[in-house]
Amino acid sequence: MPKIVDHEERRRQIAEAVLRVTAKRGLEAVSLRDVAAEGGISMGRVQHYFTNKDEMLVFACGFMIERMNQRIAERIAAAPAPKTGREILRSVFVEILPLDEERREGTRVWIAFLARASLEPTLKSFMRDTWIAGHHNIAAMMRAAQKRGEIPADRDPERETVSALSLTDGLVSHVLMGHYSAETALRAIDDHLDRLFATKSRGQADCVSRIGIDA
Amino acid sequence: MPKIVDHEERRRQIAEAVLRVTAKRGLEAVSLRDVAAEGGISMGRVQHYFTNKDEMLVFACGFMIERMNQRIAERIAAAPAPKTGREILRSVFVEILPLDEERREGTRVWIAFLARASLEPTLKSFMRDTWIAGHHNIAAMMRAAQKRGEIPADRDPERETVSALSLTDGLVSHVLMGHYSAETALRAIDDHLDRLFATKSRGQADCVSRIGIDA
DNA sequence: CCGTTTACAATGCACTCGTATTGTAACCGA
DNA sequence: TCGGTTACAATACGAGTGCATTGTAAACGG
Repeated sequence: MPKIVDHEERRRQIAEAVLRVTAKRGLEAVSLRDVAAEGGISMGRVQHYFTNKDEMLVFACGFMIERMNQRIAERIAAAPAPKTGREILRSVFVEILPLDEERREGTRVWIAFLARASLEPTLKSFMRDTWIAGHHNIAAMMRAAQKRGEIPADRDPERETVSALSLTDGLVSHVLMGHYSAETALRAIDDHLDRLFATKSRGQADCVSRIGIDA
Repeated sequence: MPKIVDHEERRRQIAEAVLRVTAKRGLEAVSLRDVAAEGGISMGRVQHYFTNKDEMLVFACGFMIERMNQRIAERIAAAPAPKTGREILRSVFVEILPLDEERREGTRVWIAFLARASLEPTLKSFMRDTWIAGHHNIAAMMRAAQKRGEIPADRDPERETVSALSLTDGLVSHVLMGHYSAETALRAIDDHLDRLFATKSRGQADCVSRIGIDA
């Protein structure tokens, strides 16, 4: 049995157990024994692959982020072929929302790590790096959509990325906590995109009414 | 010494110690001994005023929310006299942002409780109640501003409340994590308010450019 | 075939945790 | 003044924790 094992694969298996326990009972309830039990393995195995509990948690955090990014990429790829910039952006934002139990679980884990990262510099810079990468991805999509004329030229892609991502993240926690329904969150995202993408119907309606009041 | 003590005042003192420990080392690191030490009191006293650790945390959570609401109200009242709806709303959103160490501390505590509330129904419904009250407050301000003509008539105050609050909450976590700077967050809020309140400069600029592209 | 390394399993240990219990000084009503 | 209640303080306790240690079976290099 020994020597033939895939080291990284084993670490990933343990990380999955960590995430499952975290989703079920919170990050603070994660003990080495719980992780071992959840993964159906011995505590010795967990200790063998991680020198530390902290190191295990950091790895699990990275694993979670990696999985989330991967799932978003899949979702984009899975969409029907002719994709407008708006469609792509919408699918990203919607994918981030906790609309089913799987993503609700992921969001709980995410917030748990967020709370810890606000105190631990290691986790913090870790999340920061991956976050900035995500920000740049969205900004690139914004610029592409703008270049194709989907987004008005006077919009700043950077600013719009900040707004859209922050709006989405705010919706995430409120949907998770049951403050807002899924429909409310989706409508908020669509409203935002309506105003960002200057399509004929709604963007003009706003426009006219504003002129009407000012004149 | 006994019998003369103010029960609620003692509980509040302990709650303050809870929040200080939480801000410093996280909610998961809060033990009865730590709280007692932080408050400069004995563990017996903590036990005397709370039957449970959970009950203590719930009380501390409520205390935190109460303090936050109170500070927002103070901030609104402290603003210079002639207040437009936009000024009031802006001051609320800005007050929520973690722009100084005190509010950063509060935000860390908030996120810690958020993570726990996503698993504990008691805390969850507790936060939900106070949240909904906050939502209604903002919505009322939106409606008032709309009635005074500050906000275009075709905007739905409810939807705008969802957007503005979610945007703000998203900015909160990103500013706390260092993803976005204070300036970026403030600009995002002002951008949002620029488009919500149909003032002459920016709102119209957007409007004209949209028409230009469509025509 | 044999010594070394890998991959665990099992157990032990010092410590911390929330809570229960017990003790006791101060105040109040009678 | 005296029983009862309040307001703690001190300690004890069992459960659970992360981590260190030890044991051992299997694979590989030589």
